[in-house]
Amino acid sequence: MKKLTQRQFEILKFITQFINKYGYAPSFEEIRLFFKFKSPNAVTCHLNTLVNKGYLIKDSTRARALRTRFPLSGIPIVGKIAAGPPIIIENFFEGSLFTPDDLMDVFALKITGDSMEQAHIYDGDYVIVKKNVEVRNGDIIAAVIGEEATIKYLRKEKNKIFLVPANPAYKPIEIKENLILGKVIGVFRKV
Amino acid sequence: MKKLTQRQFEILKFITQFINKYGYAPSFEEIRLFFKFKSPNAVTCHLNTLVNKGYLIKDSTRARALRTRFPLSGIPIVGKIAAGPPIIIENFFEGSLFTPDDLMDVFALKITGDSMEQAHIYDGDYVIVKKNVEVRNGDIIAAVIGEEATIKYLRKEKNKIFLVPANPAYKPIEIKENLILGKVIGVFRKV
DNA sequence: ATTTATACTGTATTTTTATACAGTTGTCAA
DNA sequence: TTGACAACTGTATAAAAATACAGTATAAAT
Repeated sequence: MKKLTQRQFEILKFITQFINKYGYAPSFEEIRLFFKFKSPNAVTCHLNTLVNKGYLIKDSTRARALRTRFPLSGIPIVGKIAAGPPIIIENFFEGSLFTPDDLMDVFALKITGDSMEQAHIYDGDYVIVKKNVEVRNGDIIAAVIGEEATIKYLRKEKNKIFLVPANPAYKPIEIKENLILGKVIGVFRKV
Repeated sequence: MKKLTQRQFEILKFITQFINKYGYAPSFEEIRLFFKFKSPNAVTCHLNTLVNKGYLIKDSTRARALRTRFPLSGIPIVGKIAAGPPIIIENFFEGSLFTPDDLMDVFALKITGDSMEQAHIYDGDYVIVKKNVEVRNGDIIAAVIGEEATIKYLRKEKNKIFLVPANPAYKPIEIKENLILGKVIGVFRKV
């Protein structure tokens, strides 16, 4: 990935923050006004270089069709941090939690009870469940029992499917395949 | 919240999926083409009702300035689930994990080590850190010690600031205020 | 029985937005 | 010392996109 100049970084930062604030990208004119450029071409050139250097994705002819390559809709994972304040985190980057792809067919369930404490899932935690993915033996899955959703380990045996709680005090429950909601792909806890 | 008709739900669904796919909202014309409306006013009317019912936010005169009130950039928290498949989750809804607001000034750090196990934060977990927020006594915070970032409890005493590990085997460390990165607002674990 | 809301057609117009092309100035590396 | 890149000014134009207003038909609510 090619490095950005100071100015290019400023432009990218403005776009990123704008998208973060409004949910859509700024128009050329809005960028121009913010930086007090006297020509719209100043914007065009900057955007072209940001696209060429791989920091922006731009869909031609469409209005406000800008996306940052590392959108804040995912949470940037910062591995290393440069010492000495002011700490610049934006430039270090090891990927994203929750990319748009991760968020396809996903929902969250709030956990009540202690049946998954052995798996470090506690009362009040949220489990993040992905629909329409293959579930395998040993996966933690969400399923419907009666009128409620529960989180259990999956055990497949021949033609039978069991839900196994992490807490050995509870017994496995047999269920039908169509009651599986999806695979648990993450746990989240508000601190 | 007012209920949506079947048709209105279809429109909202299209917009939501479009935003999810492209990162920006569809234009009126693109909505018109998808639903094969012969008049642009069909779109205008539908969007107005979606705005009036509180499902959409629309910034007037701007192009593609649509936001869904419950964007998929946040994960919908599903509390109750209607029994009997096919299970309709879209209509039940208790809020969102990670709204755009939550994601302002946020980054993630991957945890190494066991110093926060007592707080149920384990090796390999990600802590989600928010910058530019007030930190209080007892908060879990991220700070820089030497060249590394660490997660500890905060203890303020008169003019001194200490970082206290959850594990009592480790001792508190005194630091300066400007080395605080932010407040830990969540913990995430990939399953 | 009358109003209100839904779900559109049809046409016209304005505003916003992106793009195109011709230049200028300064910097930094080969 | 030349040539590529950066960072713009200036003007013009095409296109995309939103809006405005006048209607119609049908169903649901009061």
